[in-house]
Order: sequence, then C-alpha cells, then structure tokens
Amino acid sequence: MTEFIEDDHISVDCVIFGFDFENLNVLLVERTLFDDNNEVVFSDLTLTGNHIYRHEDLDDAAKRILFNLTGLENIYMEQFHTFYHPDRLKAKNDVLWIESIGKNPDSRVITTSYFSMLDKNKIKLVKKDRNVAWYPVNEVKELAYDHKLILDKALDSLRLKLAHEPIAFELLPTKFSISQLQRVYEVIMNDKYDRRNFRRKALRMKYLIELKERQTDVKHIPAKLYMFSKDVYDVVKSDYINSLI
Amino acid sequence: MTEFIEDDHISVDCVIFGFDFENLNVLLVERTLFDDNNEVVFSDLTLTGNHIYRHEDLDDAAKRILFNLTGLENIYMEQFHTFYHPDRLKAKNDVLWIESIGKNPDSRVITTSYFSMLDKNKIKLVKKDRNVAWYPVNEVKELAYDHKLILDKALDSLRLKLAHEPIAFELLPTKFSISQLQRVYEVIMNDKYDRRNFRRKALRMKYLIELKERQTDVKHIPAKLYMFSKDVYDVVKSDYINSLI
DNA sequence: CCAAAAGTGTTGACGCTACACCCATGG
DNA sequence: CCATGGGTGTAGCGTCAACACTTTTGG
Repeated sequence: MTEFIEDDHISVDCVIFGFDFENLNVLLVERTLFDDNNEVVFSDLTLTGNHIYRHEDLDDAAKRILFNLTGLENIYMEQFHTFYHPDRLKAKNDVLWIESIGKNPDSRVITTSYFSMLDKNKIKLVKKDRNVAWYPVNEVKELAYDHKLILDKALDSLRLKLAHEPIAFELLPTKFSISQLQRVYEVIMNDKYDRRNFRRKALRMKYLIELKERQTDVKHIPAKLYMFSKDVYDVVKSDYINSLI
Repeated sequence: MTEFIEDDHISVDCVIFGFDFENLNVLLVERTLFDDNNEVVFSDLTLTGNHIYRHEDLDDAAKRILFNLTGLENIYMEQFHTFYHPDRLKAKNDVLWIESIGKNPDSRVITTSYFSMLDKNKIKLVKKDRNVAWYPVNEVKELAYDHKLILDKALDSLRLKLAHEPIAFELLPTKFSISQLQRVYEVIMNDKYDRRNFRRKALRMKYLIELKERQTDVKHIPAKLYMFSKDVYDVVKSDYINSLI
C-alpha cells in the first residue's frame, strides 16, 4: 500500500472561500498546543492544507483536502501561487507545533496554494479531530506560518479572476436573481454598484439566460430568475475580453 | 559550505522570452545524449532551469538561473505556475537523460516556473557547457519533459499580464517611439492594431511621458520619443483597471 | 398600510472602430 | 525622386456614470 505515504517535501494549502450573501468567509483550522500539564502553550489559526501523497499530483491533493473537509467534489479550484523559503516554517510557535506532531522542523517544505469558492450554506463541515470553522476574511488579522501572506494573495487572485471570468456562478444556486449576482460582486470586491447600471451590464452577458420562473415567498416583488450557461459562455467568451490596448 | 548543496526535490524553470521587433523568442537548451560509442541517442530541447540550492527561495533561484545565462539582474520575472506529477519525468528519453547525469529518475521533483522578458539584442548569451539559443516561440513544436506545457502556460500568462499591466516597457529601450510600443503588443499578442487608434489609446496613458527628443538616422520622419514612468504609473494605475462588471 | 426589494430610462461625456492623406528624412 | 514610416481627424455608434420613482408582495 504505497498509496497513502506522504511526500515530506510538498504540501498543498487550500484557501477555501465561503459566501453567504453577507460576508466572504474563509475556512480556517484552530491549532492549539498543550504542554505536559495540559495547559495551552498557544492557540492560533491556519489555512487548510496537507502534505501530498506520493501517488498524487497537486490538483488531486487540493481536491482531496477540500473533499475531506466539505464532502464536496467538482468544485471550482484554482492554483494561484507557490510559496517556499528555507526558513518558512521556522517561527517559534511553528517549530514547537511541528515537533509536537512528530515531524522534523528542519525539513524544507514547498507549498502550492489553491483557492476555491463555494456557497457556505450548501455544505456541512466535516470536522474530524480538529476545529475547522468559517471566519469572515475581513476579520482575519494573523495566521500561523506564512498563511496570512497566502490568504492575501489568494484574495488578490480571486478578485482578479472574478473581474475577468464568470466565476460568480460558483457561489449561487442554479437559478438566481440579478440582485443576488450583484451581491456576489459587492461582497467579494468589497464595493457597491449602482443597481440599474449593474443590471444593464449583467444582461448584456449573453450567457446569462432568463428563465420563466420568479422567486416565491419573498415579501416584495418576486425577482426574475436567471441561469448561467457555460455552453453559451464557451462560444461567446471572446466578446468579453478587454485590455489596456 | 552548505551554500551550494542542491535541494533534490525542488526545481525552478525559467521561460525567458526575448523580443527583437520581429519575433517573440524563447531561450532553450539543447539536450543531446551520446552512447558509449559517442553516437547520438537522441537530441531535443528543454527550457532553462535548475534545482534550487538549500539556502535559496524560489525567486532567488529564478534570478540566479537568469543571471547565469544572460548576466542580467533586475529583470522582470514572474512566477506563474507550479508543475508536479509523480510521473512527470518518466518519459523514456527523460529517464535516460536523468540517469546519464547521475541523478535518480525516481525522485519526485516539483518545478515552479517563472517567465521573464527582455530585449534580446541587449544581451550576449553566456553559453558555458551546453548549447543555449533563442527560438521563435511560434516555431517550437515539442520540448523535453513537460516543458511544452510549461511554455504554453507561460505564453498565456505573459499575454494576460501584457493586457492588464504596463510590462511592455521591459522590452524597450528607455526612450522609444509609439510604433515600437505597438510592435511589442503586436508581436506578443500575435495580432495587428490600427496605428491611429493605437496611438490614441497609448497617449491616454498618463505614465507615457513625451520627451523633447526624436529618433536620429532614420530614413523617414524621425519619431517622437517617449519614456515610461513607474512613479506616475504607481499613482494613476487605479484609473486603468477594467472588468466584466 | 407598511417595509422591502424589483424594475425601469435618460442625459451628457467619453471610447470605440474604421478609414486616407500628406510629410520629413536618407539614400 | 523614391521608399519608408510618422503623424493626423472624423463620423457613427456603444458604453459609461449618475440619478428617482413606481410596483408588487408578505405580514
């Protein structure tokens, strides 16, 4: 069974973004070290991640990490950067932690990072032995290792991607209203848009298909529902590329 | 002297683009294996790259590789993707080659890739022991290892970057004409632009500064020269961000 | 009847594409 | 005098941002 032997040198970190129409959240793991008397030495937070297995490639490892936490497959994921520095795991708490779990703090570990995004309310976290929870990205101040750096870069990559590709639909139900779509942009970009102008722009996108249905059980005019068609997008995407020149 | 011990597991590949107003070229290394009778077993091409040293981080290794080939420092470089698969070095020729240089073909090597771009005519290649040369990217059909995949992805990243950030100036002399700038875009994007429209757009960029000088020794109207100001760009760049929404 | 969000149109400024002619220079 | 590339303007159209009121619904 060579399947589940870990590679000591390569890890994958996943920045898992969860959207809930209020906040953009990120999935973090509590890391608490106890001493021999069961007193807390320190407690902080890390991104989700793991060493890869010897038979896996990077994408497989990222999918596995996400699956183990959320039970979800076929989720949008994107590799955005790789972090490595010979001393990247040498902060005091990091060394203590790595020793406590029986690993070698001197081993040089390269980590390739992925971000993914999902509808936070669609899933139930699989907690296993450690405490995993959602935290609003705006409120995350510090993380263990170099994970704050990784989170910041993930956010930049997510925003760049959202600005140029139709990935907002990953966060929405199959049928959604234009206002919900706008909310995705506003929460992720941390900005506000004019409703009329947003609608006009959104409706120019030929891959947004108007359905015959409307919302039900809302205490206001029920909104028209739309769907995203990847088929249509693949055919018309070249119309939506813009650039400096 | 721990300085120059290689890390066995981490390598850095550099996709070094060289521009010459005619073509976009890429720097490749000839890889020729001889048998005991000095007959050629095979000969093909690879990207430039190396294992990193134990004291280096990824950026340092990329800079070192570029410096060793070109003698240049302070060149624009950008990490764009990391490639790893347990069998990525297992093609027949690759195994033969790796054995011939005394390494273990079974070791799992992750490679982080950078692209950089420079004015091909500004430099003189440092050749050392292996044959390094420029090849027009359009004519590169196959490469060793997974390097064709890496090159294709580098080109995508370069084009995306060029479309959204003012990196064209990395390929131009300090003082350049608008036509030269246009040529950079045309060669890299593999496209043609209308001269009047291109000028208009370019001149809207506040970080393009018109100089008092003109070209000399050309057999047509000497063109006005411009420079790129990073100072100005840093202040006004938020004006030039555009997006789907 | 109230609160909440849906839906809708116009104006003025600016950017886009497409397109053709004359000019300064070196050889 | 020729070849080369530099430099320039306009028309028609589309998109931009800014801005306010009415409607439907559930409670």
